[in-house]
This record gives sequence, structure tokens and C-alpha cells, in this order.
Amino acid sequence: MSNEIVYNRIPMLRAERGISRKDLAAALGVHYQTVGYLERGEYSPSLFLALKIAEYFEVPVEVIFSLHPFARLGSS
Amino acid sequence: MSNEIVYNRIPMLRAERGISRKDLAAALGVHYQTVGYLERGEYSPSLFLALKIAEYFEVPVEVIFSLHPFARLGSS
DNA sequence: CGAGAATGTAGTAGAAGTACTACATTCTCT
DNA sequence: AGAGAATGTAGTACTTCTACTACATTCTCG
Repeated sequence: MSNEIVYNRIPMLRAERGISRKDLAAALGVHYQTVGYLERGEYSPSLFLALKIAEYFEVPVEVIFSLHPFARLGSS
Repeated sequence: MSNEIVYNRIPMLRAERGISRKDLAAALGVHYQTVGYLERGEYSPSLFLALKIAEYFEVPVEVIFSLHPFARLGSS
């Protein structure tokens, strides 16, 4: 039962940094399609990868991943 | 490549609360042996389960899980 | 328009995580 | 000593995650 939904903010953080999936994937040491799968929510990362992502973006895991939907930032 | 080591403090937190693996497993909605595997480090949990564990213990994920070894609390 | 980069979709294959069962071992506690 | 709880070990089966390849689509910029 690890198939439950985990929401993530990877696209937002990546956009903030202005880096491509390919570059992020390279920095994380994973395949670039893996980042695509994560961003599209096709599955959630392993804990190992989640920790690496949080480490890369220099934020706590909870800032990127959550069991509950994130509040929208822009509501215009 | 999610086979890398993730250190965890589940045994310590569980001991602090004085609950058994069985009870923790029940609270998390997983098999009690799964908790055993995690505590023994046979594998690390999915992100989903890690978030549930952090939620259960009411601490950030980083308090329980880390890519790097935790400092020992008692060094006597 | 044309080229290259970024992203989306689809498929196979293998590694890792979880469930479950059964039994052994250790630990309390009376 | 004996009972019951907690924990460790072993094994099978299934799901999820990751790698990888290939190709389609969209975007950007000359």
C-alpha cells in the first residue's frame, strides 16, 4: 500500500530555478524520464530520491511532498 | 537507484512512545513485519509511508529519516 | 520555415517495497 | 517454570519505482 497519492511541487521549484528536467535529473543521478513521471504524478519517488530532491532544493521534504493537496499560490 | 541507504530513527521514536511494532504498524495501516524490516534497515519505506510515519510521530521527515548517519544521542 | 531543446507518451525489463504466513527466539511477569 | 508478548528469520507473491529506448509533440529562437 504505497500506491496512495503523494502531492509534489517539483515543477514549481524547478521552474523557480529555471532548470530543465534533464538537468535536474542529472543533478539527482536519475533518468530524465523519471523526473517527468514524478512531475506528472504517475508515481511518487522512493524516500531516497525524495530526500535527494529536498537536499538539492535545500528545503524540508514537506515543502515539496505532502499527503494532502498544496494550497494554490496564485488564485487569479 | 533507490537501493541506497536511508538511515532512520524509528526504533528510537517508537521506544520513546513505548509502543510495539504491532501497534505502530496498525496505526500506519501496514503489516507489522513491514515495520520490522524498516527498523532493521532491510529496506527503506516508500515516500508515502515515510510521510505517514512522520505524521504519526508529529515530526518532520528529516527527524526520522536521513541520507547521512544520525549523531548518537548517548555516547557513554 | 527550420533546428534544437524540452516535454509527453508508450513499452519492456529489473530492482525495491509491501503483504502475508509460519516458525524460532528472546523477554516479561506471575 | 510457564504463558504470553515482542521480536527475528525465512520464503513466496504482487505492486511500485526506476532505467532505458524510441518516437511524437510543443516551444523557442535564428
